[in-house]
Amino acid sequence: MIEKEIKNFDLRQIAGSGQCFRMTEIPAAIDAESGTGLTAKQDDGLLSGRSCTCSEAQPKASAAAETTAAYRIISGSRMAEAVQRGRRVLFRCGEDEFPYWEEYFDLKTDYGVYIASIDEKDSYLRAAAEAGSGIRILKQDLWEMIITFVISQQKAIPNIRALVEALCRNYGTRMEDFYAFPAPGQLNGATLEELQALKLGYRAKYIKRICEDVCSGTLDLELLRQMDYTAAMAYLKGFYGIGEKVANCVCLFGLHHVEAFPVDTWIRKILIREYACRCQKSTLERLPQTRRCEYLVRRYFARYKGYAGVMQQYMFYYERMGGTVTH
DNA sequence: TGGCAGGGGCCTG
DNA sequence: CAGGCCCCTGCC
Repeated sequence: MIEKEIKNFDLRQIAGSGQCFRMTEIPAAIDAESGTGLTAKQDDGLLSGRSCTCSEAQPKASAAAETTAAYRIISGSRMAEAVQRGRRVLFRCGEDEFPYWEEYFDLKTDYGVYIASIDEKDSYLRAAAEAGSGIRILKQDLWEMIITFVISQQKAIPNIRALVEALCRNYGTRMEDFYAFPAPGQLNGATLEELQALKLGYRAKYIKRICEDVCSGTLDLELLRQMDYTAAMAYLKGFYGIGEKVANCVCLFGLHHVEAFPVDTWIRKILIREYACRCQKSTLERLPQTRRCEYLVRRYFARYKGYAGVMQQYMFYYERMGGTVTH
């Protein structure tokens, strides 16, 4: 049980940012009697009342209107619950496990610095960052990200969540009250026919092959972990079913290469709508269709050297929220 | 009720 | 580059 006061952190925004698929809202209630006001409904006696060590940190006047959000997060074979009210976040996990979640949520990074660096003239990006100012680039389980983003191609987010959950239920280790993401050896126990039966469609053969490659050592996760962004991209793209977009997602969400900038259908739409008009039409039209977005990313996001992926997430979230600021 | 478009793409020719 | 791909969902 760890409580922290964190700037630029919003569980709801993170859950809706489309980078993790096993983060689900759980019931939460405001406990007016507790010093922090942070508690969750399923009270096992650990959470209520005695978690507060900061008695002077009373809620500000505005905090009274702040809602409490509670989420369960599963990553690999770990699970934690987090409850947030305003800037206060309670992590419900063993103290020995907190360092994992601290890394997972990238808590040591100041995202305010990223936001402050946004081009003043780029009003679109500023609005997107304001709308998603609580988003974090998560450092998730590498193997889980590879499989999850192979699944993600040509699928909607609710569908991806359901498929990942099905893999866990069928091939993952059953933990106390959730299923771990299946290890490579476990998932490799699935036949192609079984995977197809889960409605993975043409992705089934990609997953099958990747499982085999990891189990045989052809795809070496430890080696991949040591590579820089450029090397990791080239390596990942060499495997069956992993293209430019999926490789970028694995780099961004599994390897924490924050410079990765995945371009999917949403980002492509944004780039064309918001950025294509900023440069000369003839310049863009001279490029082949497939290279245009690449050019726009280089031209307008190179200034965020080393962390363009953060901007990508702000835009993705903003677009999916319908371009409206939600506080 | 059915047809069609599109989904956080990738592979093949 | 253009098709094809698995199959589901949202929309008309």
